[in-house]
Amino acid sequence: MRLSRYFLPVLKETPSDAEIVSHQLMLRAGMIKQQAAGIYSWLPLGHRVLKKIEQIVREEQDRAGAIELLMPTIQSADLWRESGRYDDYGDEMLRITDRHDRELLFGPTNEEMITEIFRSYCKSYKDLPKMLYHIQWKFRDERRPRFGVMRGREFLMKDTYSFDVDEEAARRSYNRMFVAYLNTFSRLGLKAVPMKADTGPIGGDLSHEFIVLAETGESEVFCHADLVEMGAPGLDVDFDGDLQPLVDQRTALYAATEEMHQPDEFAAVPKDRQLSARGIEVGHIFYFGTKYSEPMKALVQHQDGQPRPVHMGSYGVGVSRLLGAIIEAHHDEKGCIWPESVAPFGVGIINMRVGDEACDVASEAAYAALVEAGLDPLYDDTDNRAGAKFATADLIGLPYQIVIGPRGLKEGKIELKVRRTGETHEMSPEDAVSRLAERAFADD
RNA sequence: CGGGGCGUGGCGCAGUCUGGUAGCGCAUUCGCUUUGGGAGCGAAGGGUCGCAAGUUCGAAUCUUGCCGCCCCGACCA
Repeated sequence: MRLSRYFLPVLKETPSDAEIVSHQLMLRAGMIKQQAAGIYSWLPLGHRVLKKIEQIVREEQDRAGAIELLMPTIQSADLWRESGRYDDYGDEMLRITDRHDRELLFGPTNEEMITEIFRSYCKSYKDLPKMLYHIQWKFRDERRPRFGVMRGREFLMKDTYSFDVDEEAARRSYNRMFVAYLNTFSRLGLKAVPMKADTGPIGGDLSHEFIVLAETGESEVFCHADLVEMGAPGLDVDFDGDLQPLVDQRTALYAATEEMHQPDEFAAVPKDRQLSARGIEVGHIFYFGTKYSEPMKALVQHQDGQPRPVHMGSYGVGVSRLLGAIIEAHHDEKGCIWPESVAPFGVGIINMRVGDEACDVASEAAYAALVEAGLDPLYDDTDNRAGAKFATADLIGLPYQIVIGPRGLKEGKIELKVRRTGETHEMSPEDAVSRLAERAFADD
C-alpha cells in the first residue's frame, strides 16, 4: 500500500477524552473514530488489525474442533422469553420494535439462539459432541462505557457453544477451549493467565477468566507468578487426546480475580511468587450444564431411549477488546509496537527524499520486492519531512521500517529498523528484503 | 445508577467570574526557502460558541430546561 493513496488520519495531539494509552494511541494512529458513547467506526488501519486478530482466533477455534457459523445481530424477544432471560437481563439489553410492533433485541450474547438451532436438528446422543461458534457484533447497553474499545457498548466477540451428552463429556469440550485459548492469546503476543471465576448458580470449578496483566486493567487479580511465564501448550497439541494434564498444570497454581480471591489460600503461595496486579479480561469460559437446554427443551435421546437435556458450555473472546489489550501490553512513548502476527502492515518503507531519483528508484524497487515476498509493505511516498515520517511510522507501530535516503544510498545501503528495540542495521536493499522474507516465513 | 467535570473552526485550548463586532497553537490551501527525528517566513480559507426558551438596547458570557461526551464508584467479553 502506498501511503499517499491510503486513508490514515493520524493526530499529533492526544484527544482529551481518551484516558488510557490504548485508547489514545488508537485515536492518534487513526484506527478508530468514536460515533457515540461506546460505539466506534473502525478506520482502515484499525480494521486491518481487527481482522488479523479475528483470523487468529478463528484458526485456533477451528484447530480445536469448533465449527464456524454466523447468527444475526437482531434476535426475537420470544426466544429470550423461553429461557426466562428477557426479563432478567435488564437495561443492558437494547430492545427494539419493528414496524409491526414485534419485539426484537440487539443480541448481547447467543445462548438462546444457538440452543434453538441445536434443538432443531440434533436429536440423538450420536450427534454429540458438537462445538459451534461465531464471530459477531454484540451490543450491551453498559451503564458506563469507557476506555475506548476496552469497554464499548458495541463490540466484536467470538462466542463458542459446546453440546455434550453429560458433564464428563462437557469437561472435555471445556478443556479444548481452555487449551485453544492459551494458544490463541500466545499467538497474539499476550501472556494471558487463566483464573478461577464465579460459576454462578451452577457451581463447580468449570469457569475461568483469561486475564492479561496490565496497569490499566479493570479488575484486581492475584496469582502465582509462575503462571505468567508458563508458555502456551503449542499448536501441535492433540485436541483429541487427553488435555486434562495441560489444564491441571495451570489450575493447580493459585490464580483468582478479586471476587474469587481467598487471601488464606494466596498466603500459601511462596512470598516471592505472590503476584497481585491489575488485569484485562480477554476471555471467559464456562460450563453451565442444562441451564438453557432444560427450559428450551434441547433434548437428545440417549442409548436407553430416554431424551435428556444436553450439557452446554459457552466460551467468549472479546475480539475488539483484544486490540486495546495488545496495545496496553505493547507500546512505548512513541506509539504502538505490534506483534508481527497482528501488525496492520508487515513493514514500512520510508522514502526520505521523494523526488530524488535515486531514492525514488530504490524505494520503488524495495516496495515491489516486498510485495512480491508477501510482506504487505506500507510505502511512505508522501512528501512529508523525514521527522514527520519517522513519527508516523513509530506511532502506527509496524514491526520493521526500511529507511531509504540519499546518505545511505551513496554507499548502496539502506537502513532496516526494528521498532521494538529501536536498533537499526545498515545493509543493501536486497539483503533487507531477503532478511525480512525469512523472518516472515519463519513466523508462519 | 450515585458523585464530579466538560461541550467555542478538523484536533488541542483561551475567552465565561465582571455581557459590548470570537481569539491562539497545530492541521488545511497557495507562494518562497528548506529537507536524516513532527521545518521557517509570508498570505489565505474555515466557527449558527451543543440545542431551546428567557433576561437585556445587546448573550459564547447571566437564568431555566433539554441533549451529548468524559472521569470516579457499584456491575460486566
